[in-house]
Amino acid sequence: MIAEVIVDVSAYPIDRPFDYLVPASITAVIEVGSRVKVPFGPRKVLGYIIGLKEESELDRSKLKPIDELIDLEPVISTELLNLSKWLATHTLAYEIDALQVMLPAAMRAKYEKVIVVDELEQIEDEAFKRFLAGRKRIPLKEAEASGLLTTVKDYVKQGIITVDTAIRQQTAVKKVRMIQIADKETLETLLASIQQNAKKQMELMNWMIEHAGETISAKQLMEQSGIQAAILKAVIEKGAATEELAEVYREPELPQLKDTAIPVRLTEEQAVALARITDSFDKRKPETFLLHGITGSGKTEVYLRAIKHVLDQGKEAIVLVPEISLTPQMTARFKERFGPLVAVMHSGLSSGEKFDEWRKIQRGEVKVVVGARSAIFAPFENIGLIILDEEHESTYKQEDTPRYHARDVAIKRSEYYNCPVILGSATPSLESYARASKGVYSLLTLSKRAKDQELPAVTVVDMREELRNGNRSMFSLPLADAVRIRLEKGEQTVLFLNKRGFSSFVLCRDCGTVVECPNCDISLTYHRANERLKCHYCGHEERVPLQCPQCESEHIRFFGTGTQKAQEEIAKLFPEARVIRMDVDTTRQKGAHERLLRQFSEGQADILLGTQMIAKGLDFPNITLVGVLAADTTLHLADFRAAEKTFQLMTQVSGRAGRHDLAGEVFIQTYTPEHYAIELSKAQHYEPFYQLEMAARRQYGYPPYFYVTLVQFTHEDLLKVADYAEKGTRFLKEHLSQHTVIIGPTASAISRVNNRYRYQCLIKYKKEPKLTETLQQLIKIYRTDWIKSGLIMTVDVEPASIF
DNA sequence: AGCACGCCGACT
DNA sequence: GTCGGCGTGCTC
Repeated sequence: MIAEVIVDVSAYPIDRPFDYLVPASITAVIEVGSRVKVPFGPRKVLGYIIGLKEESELDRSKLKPIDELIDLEPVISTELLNLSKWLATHTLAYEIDALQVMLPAAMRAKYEKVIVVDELEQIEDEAFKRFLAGRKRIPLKEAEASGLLTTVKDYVKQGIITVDTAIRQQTAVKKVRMIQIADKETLETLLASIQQNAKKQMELMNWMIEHAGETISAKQLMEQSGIQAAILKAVIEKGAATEELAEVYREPELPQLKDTAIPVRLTEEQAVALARITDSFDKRKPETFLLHGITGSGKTEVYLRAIKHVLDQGKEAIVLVPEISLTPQMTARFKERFGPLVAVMHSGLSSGEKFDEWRKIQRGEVKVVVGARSAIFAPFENIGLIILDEEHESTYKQEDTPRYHARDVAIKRSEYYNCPVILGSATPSLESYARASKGVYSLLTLSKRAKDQELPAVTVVDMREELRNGNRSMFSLPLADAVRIRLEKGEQTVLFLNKRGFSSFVLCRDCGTVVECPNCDISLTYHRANERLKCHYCGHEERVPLQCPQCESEHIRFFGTGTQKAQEEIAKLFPEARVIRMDVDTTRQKGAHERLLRQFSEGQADILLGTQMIAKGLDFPNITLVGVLAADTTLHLADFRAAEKTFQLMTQVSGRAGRHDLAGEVFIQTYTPEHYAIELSKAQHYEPFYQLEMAARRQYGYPPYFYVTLVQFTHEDLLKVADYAEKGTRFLKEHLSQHTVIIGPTASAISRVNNRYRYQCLIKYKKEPKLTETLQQLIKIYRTDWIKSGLIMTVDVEPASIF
């Protein structure tokens, strides 16, 4: 038998199957989708079996045998295998990358070189003998650390030892010591025979008698009995208990949140939406629904009931949320409703925890997965429903290879399983809404809030006016007053600061110089905590200068408003207010996010101040005021989605206020109050916004009227990058059809990152059958030729942004 | 991507 | 003479 294997090497000439002989010993168990260890050139690598056959085009003598079968059961189903193939073609990625992205990181191979000593007797070098200490397989690293590399080399040359590659899985199954306590009689006999001075052992025995016959983990036993490990060991040796290692799942800690009551009745709109979805499911149609529901309209309840329906029919469901750790409340609701049938996958889990959740899915122990983007590859084999909540979120697009969009993968999988997909959002992406308008997706609308609450009253504050009136702080008078009222009433406020482009930077007030990163064309961000300037793109760090590097003036100081600055202003304006700040700095620690949110939900603070991360999912009854400190920062990004992003953000943020009994109020501070994205977000007027934005997109030829693909070139040398960008663009122009618009080459919006200059070329097309083929040709030229000069070229089909 | 092979300069 | 620099080419 011969196996076709995709090997774990991301390189252009390797991106195809290689044939291997299947040793007779494993022919009975080998399956497509299992991983193997194979010799590849002079080393060993991990590979995925994508096919089995009897004959190879190559001569059998050229084939090497598989070294080892790693999985007895396939880790990739045939459905996912085909999907990976599609993914690789569609996103122009290597097949190996498309395969790896489907598995938890813990299953990716880690390679380690190992010294193998066959005949210990042949070793004469004394120092090396001592180092080996009788061992036959030792990591090469250890020899290196002991300075024995030359000795190893000599022995390898003499053929006495060899160097092999060991493939190590990052995390394996977690095991726990389980103690089975003996029966009462045995224990009592033992107790009688124990030495009188072994007080502790007697104590433990007595405890065990009370728990005779039970099985308990060693850790729990020690906690409950208050006995040390050494004592336990002694007692086990005497025969009072037996122990064995048992597989366990790491139980990720779930935040304790207040129970959200299950509403007895659905609103009419909810009921209609649910019926449409379950009907589609019953008819086994791969139908994609766009569930457009304003904030607070109860989309989640529709999801939950649709899932219930699917589970009752013995099928499985995948639920994607933008970044699950951001919405602990959402997770909690799923756990409440479906209990142990739910697996949770999010970035806050350790790689071991993710692996465990993955295994639960694969073994069919759970029926629902709630997770971030990569959960779309959950190894279910009987999917009945796929949900993307907040479908407009750009986090569904992976930023590095394979650059896939979870929405596309979801639809692809639904076609295989003949099941519905729900795309849910209060502010759908223009692409999705346009498709729904054209009937490609089925539109479901929830236009009323579930509990019949009013939408919050939104006030747009013109900050130019404030400035004219002499208010130079970041709080307008109306917002400051509103905060003060909340403090008096004991209600809570959420203050939102648009992070991007709004961090503090250092500016010379004499010559206007802004301190920039020496490696990137971007201003450095001021960090108060350690009085340093940092680059968010390359990580460069330096001290805050005391003099302007340009004019040597001493009037150089930080400017602008990060969350730290905002916190200081709050402290000045409202000294009595208790503030929780949530940004990258305060949430870096594991679990910090949940902790801060819990504190806020328990009323331990009056004001929650944060960035992007607080825009979603927050749902606390006592929040009656939301303030957006500067709405226009996302508006001026050099991206065709800038207005859409702003509208979405404003709507999401406003939706945080007054979701329960108390009425909500929202203040949006801006320097461009007349912009339609801001104006229309006030009353969540999605439809008019959609119309206006579509007109703009049509005029400039952007999605959804055109598809966009971005080709980016980076190089240390400005002249070279311009040159290659020109060559690449010319190639595309020559090979793509006449109707396709090619813009560029142009310098990217951030023209230098990490000392590399960036150029790009934008391809806009309605229908371009030759696109994939042409891009593949371009990539081939790049891989075989241009790459040698130090150029890096990337292709992003339908990018999330075009910086 | 790694890794070996191979062909040139620098140093014991 | 040998060590080691990295250009070139291959991996079933």
